[in-house]
Amino acid sequence: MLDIRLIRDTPDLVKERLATRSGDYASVVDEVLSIDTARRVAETERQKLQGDRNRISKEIGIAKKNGQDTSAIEAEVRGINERIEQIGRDADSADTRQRELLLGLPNLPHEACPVGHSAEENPEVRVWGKKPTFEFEPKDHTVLGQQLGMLDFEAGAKITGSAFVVYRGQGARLERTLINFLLDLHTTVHGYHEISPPLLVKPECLVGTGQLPKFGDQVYHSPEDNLYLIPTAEVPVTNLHRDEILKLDQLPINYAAYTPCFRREAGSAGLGTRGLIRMHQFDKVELVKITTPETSMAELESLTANAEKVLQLLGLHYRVIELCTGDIGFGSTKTYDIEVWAPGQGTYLEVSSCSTFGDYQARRMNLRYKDENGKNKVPHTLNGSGTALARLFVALVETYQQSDGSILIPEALRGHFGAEKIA
RNA sequence: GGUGAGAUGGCUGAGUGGUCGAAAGCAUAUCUUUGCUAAAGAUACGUAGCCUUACCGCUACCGAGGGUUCGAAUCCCUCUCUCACCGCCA
Repeated sequence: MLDIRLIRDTPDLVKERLATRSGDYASVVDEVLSIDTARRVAETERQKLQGDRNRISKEIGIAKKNGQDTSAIEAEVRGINERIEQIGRDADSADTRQRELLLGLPNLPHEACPVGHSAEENPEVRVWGKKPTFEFEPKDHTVLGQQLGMLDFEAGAKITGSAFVVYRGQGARLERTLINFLLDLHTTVHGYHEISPPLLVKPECLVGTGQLPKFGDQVYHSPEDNLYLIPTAEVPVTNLHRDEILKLDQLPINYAAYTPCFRREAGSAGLGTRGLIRMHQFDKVELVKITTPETSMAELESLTANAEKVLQLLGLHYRVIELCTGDIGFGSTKTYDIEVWAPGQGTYLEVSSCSTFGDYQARRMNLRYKDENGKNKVPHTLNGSGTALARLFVALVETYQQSDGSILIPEALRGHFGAEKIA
């Protein structure tokens, strides 16, 4: 959520920055401004009337004690109360409307975020490793997975539906190995605090991180309980501190969490994805940080480096791109995507998206911290995948496939996995 | 699911209709004093909004939402959560 004071004081700047995104928000900003003015007029009037009522009511108390007749002033207060109710309705509806509008406004792209219209204009930041070469035609992970009995898409469709998969045997073992490997790396080497959160959350949590109210159709919902299946661990983990005032010495907070993620992917059916690449349910290890505003940009770099380390240790070729203003997510102010090379696909696959949200999420979830002067300030939140599992599985299997159809297990995983290859 | 108890400021904990945003203690910060570690005293110390250059001031908030009343932390209703016991269960 944008700071209303920022919009009030510098509306043109806000519009200008929002204009670099896809989507037109200028009229929303204008509506926020006019609502804000109306709201404050009504609010001031209401508070004045409430003050009158409080004062007179006290007088009544005193007069009654002295045995005086108070029926006349009681009637006066009744009149004030009617006006409070009227003006209060205006103030409340303006307040509600203003909040609705603010929740529908995306974050301002950071000055450091490259300006551009679409994904084609995302600059490449760096490349690690080289595309592996094969003396045979590399196979797709769906072929390899089914040959080796690791992936059963028919079973997934049978018990749940399309875009669900059953991992079996060595496939299930590899998935479990990767989860342990990632969590161990981030908690032990990178120093993150491990979290294992609930997978169902209240709507407030999704408002806090930005999925609601605008993107409710992408999330699974249980109406009887009014609970949502998490689309990413970002939601429960960041909301751990919703409505809290953190102490300065608690920052930065670094959390790592493994969870399954559930996404309806409404509107993206038949986008030409094969196999594991776009599923309704997938596993992910997520990294979340809460930092002071001063350090968030540096923390974004280290967060991205922590995610990259995964691919380096697994020996997987990847590139890092920076999202331009036309392509960054709704709540993000700056984002790096990490894309791993998948030989069987002949493309790069996004396995991590590392973003800083500035104070945007913290405002939405009413998260604050006390600075060194004891003043409440709004911290910054960041998160990035470290990494998504299904696509990592794809890249791993396709990169390490052998001519005989077996899969070599990279050195870093052998201890966890307990074998050198899958055959 | 059932029964009972509870929900007040960072914590403990008073407060059952009027000057209560809320006693007291603890914790914290600053200052003063006593020649160290320590102790005593003074002051400050919730969140948000409105109005303000600022100070001041005003308003709201005692789990949440409604209601009664001139006036509610206090009375009534609904809900949520916590704890205990019972039932059920991985």
